[in-house]
Amino acid sequence: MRYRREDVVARALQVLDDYGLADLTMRRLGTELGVRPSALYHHFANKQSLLAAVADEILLRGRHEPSGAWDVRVTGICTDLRDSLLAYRDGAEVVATVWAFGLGATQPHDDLVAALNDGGLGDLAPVAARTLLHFVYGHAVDEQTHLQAAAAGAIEDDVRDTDDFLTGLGLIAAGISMAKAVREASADR
Amino acid sequence: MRYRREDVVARALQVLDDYGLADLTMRRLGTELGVRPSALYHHFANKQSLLAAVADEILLRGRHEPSGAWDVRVTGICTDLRDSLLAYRDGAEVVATVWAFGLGATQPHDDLVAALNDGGLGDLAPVAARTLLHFVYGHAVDEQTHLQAAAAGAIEDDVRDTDDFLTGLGLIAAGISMAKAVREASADR
DNA sequence: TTGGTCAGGTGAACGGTGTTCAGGTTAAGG
DNA sequence: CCTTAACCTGAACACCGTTCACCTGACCAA
Repeated sequence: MRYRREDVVARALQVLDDYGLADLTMRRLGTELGVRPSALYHHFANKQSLLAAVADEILLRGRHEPSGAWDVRVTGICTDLRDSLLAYRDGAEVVATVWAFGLGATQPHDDLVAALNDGGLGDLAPVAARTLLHFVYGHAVDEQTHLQAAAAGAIEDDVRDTDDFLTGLGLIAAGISMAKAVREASADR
Repeated sequence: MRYRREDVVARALQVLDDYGLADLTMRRLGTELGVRPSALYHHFANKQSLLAAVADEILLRGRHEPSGAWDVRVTGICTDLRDSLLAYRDGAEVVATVWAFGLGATQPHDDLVAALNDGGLGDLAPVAARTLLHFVYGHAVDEQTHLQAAAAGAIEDDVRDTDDFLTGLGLIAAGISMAKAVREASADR
């Protein structure tokens, strides 16, 4: 029973979804694989690297190739990202942390910057992308935390949270559209 | 040398600022006070409660009473909040975590909701407030993380970060103004 | 002055964590 | 077949938050 890197990541993702981030420990993962914890360090330099790989896997599995006009693409990337984060237990926290520490999970940011550049946002694109990401990650972490705190509650997806997400996203999208308009107005003087 | 709750909080804040959140451990704090770690559990039920008190103290020390028109008050609350978070090492992460887990740090949220209500945002106020908070916390955590990663760098406050913060904040503020306009237009039919 | 109360502190332990390292084992390729 | 390298073991290290029975000293009422 010898494992490769991707086997470990897949199993880690399963442990995460079944038992949560707090119980995704090197010992636990090792036990789950029938292996001593020290064996895991032949595949990953440390636990953070493992989590980075898990985060990238979460994003990869939920990814849709962005398409359409720049603005619908922006909101599409954000809603797809939210869906990816909520697809696994504690997924939002894992991905948000990995991204914040600069260890991975760069795909959503890259996609957003590309879409915003196509939208002609210019040097405003990076700031807008980060603003959107802060919202999506913050909201998803919030939602997942409260959803897990009240584990005895809604059956599927709380409609109120989805509603709030879309409202907040619309707020930022409106701000971006406005900034684009201002930018273009000052361009042709 | 007997301590009261507030003495422990003050010392914890100092340890946080001097050594960072990772080194703010019950053992470390105990040593710093010349006391066994178990003694701290006479003041706080657990470490999370301690951190909640620390978060509230950070916010209290940096707090300015909001004043002015509703929109300048909103941006004022956000910039003041950012200053508070950046005033102590890892302050952003501490406050953001405490707020996310619902253990405290409610003042900024309450202030924002009040200001937005005065602005006539109606039932949109809570969503707008949370959107703003997600941005401020996300940005501050990012900034503090990168600032600490490159500990050998800028002397004071990186102007670029402040600029990006104000730009992002302006983006959301513009979106809120637009939503308010739409709301009022649909009100007088 | 005396005696009781109780907040605050001690000391030791429990069960857990990530991580390191010298050495063993096994599958694959020349 | 034999070597090489990837994979894994077993044991330890230095921490972590938390619990609990017990001790201590300041304060206040009698």
